[in-house]
Amino acid sequence: MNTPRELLARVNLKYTRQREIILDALRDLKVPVSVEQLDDYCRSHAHPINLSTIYRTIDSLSQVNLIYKSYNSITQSTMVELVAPTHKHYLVCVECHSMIPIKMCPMHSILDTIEHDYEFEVFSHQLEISGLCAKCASKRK
Amino acid sequence: MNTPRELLARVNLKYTRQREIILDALRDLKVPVSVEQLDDYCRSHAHPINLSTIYRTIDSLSQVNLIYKSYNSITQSTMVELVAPTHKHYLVCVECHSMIPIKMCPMHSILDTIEHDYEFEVFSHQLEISGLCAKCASKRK
DNA sequence: GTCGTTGCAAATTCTTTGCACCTGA
DNA sequence: TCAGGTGCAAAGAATTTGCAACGAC
Repeated sequence: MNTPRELLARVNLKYTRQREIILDALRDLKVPVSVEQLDDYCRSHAHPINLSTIYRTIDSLSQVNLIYKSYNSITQSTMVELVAPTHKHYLVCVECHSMIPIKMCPMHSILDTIEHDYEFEVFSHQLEISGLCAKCASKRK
Repeated sequence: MNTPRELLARVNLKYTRQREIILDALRDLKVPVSVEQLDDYCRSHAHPINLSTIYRTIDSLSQVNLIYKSYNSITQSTMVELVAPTHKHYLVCVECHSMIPIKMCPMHSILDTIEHDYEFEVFSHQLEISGLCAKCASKRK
């Protein structure tokens, strides 16, 4: 279990209360959240942080790979999450927008072919799977 | 070969000069383009279209599935392309931002598992593979 | 003490909207 | 004819920036 202090020190970023709050928030929330949700969370926990600071913090933390930015095409918003030790993808429900983590990743099955056939050096990938979660599917009936 | 007129008629959308121009542009450009690139293209071909109209056209054409919207996380911009008869994904170069279409799709290999294990009804998916294209890799040397 | 970080307000960028006019069917 | 489409200008939302004050090391 790493404290925000330790994490920040490890990547040579100064410790600040704001960065700690944001890291704690993301650890709490567990799933990817929008900037708005992050802002709301801080407010509702009596630790309001200026929006510019939130954006700047997201920038610096993602540059040093402590957090990960993605884009949710259903809600059309930028999402942020703590970088986890294990590679993850999500199922996104088009109805309730919940993001369900899955462990599997289909990439490795085509990685070699890509690097080979297209002479393309793969750095990373983003996968978003949209559909209907079980809960919302049952509500529809 | 379908003319814009035919395409629009098929989906019950009125033919207009602007819609035709945009469909032609996307057919010409072949790869996904940003709204800005689309706008530039129209301008430079002596067919400037008001930006609101471009946005509105993108909306209506994507609703009827004539075009496809996606998000490029490298350039952080919304991309638009003509819907193709064959399912496609792209390799995105982090350096020159070129988008290289690939034919393969790794999804089918995990689709069953997802629908089964997660009780999730998959509608669609987005995959973006970032890295370095051969051209940019050689320039780096 | 220094340099990076923050808050605030203003600027910028991207996208949407209201409305009068226009145009395709 | 007339419902739907367009241009324009203005509004909105999301994000970035300049700058003075502040805080970590």
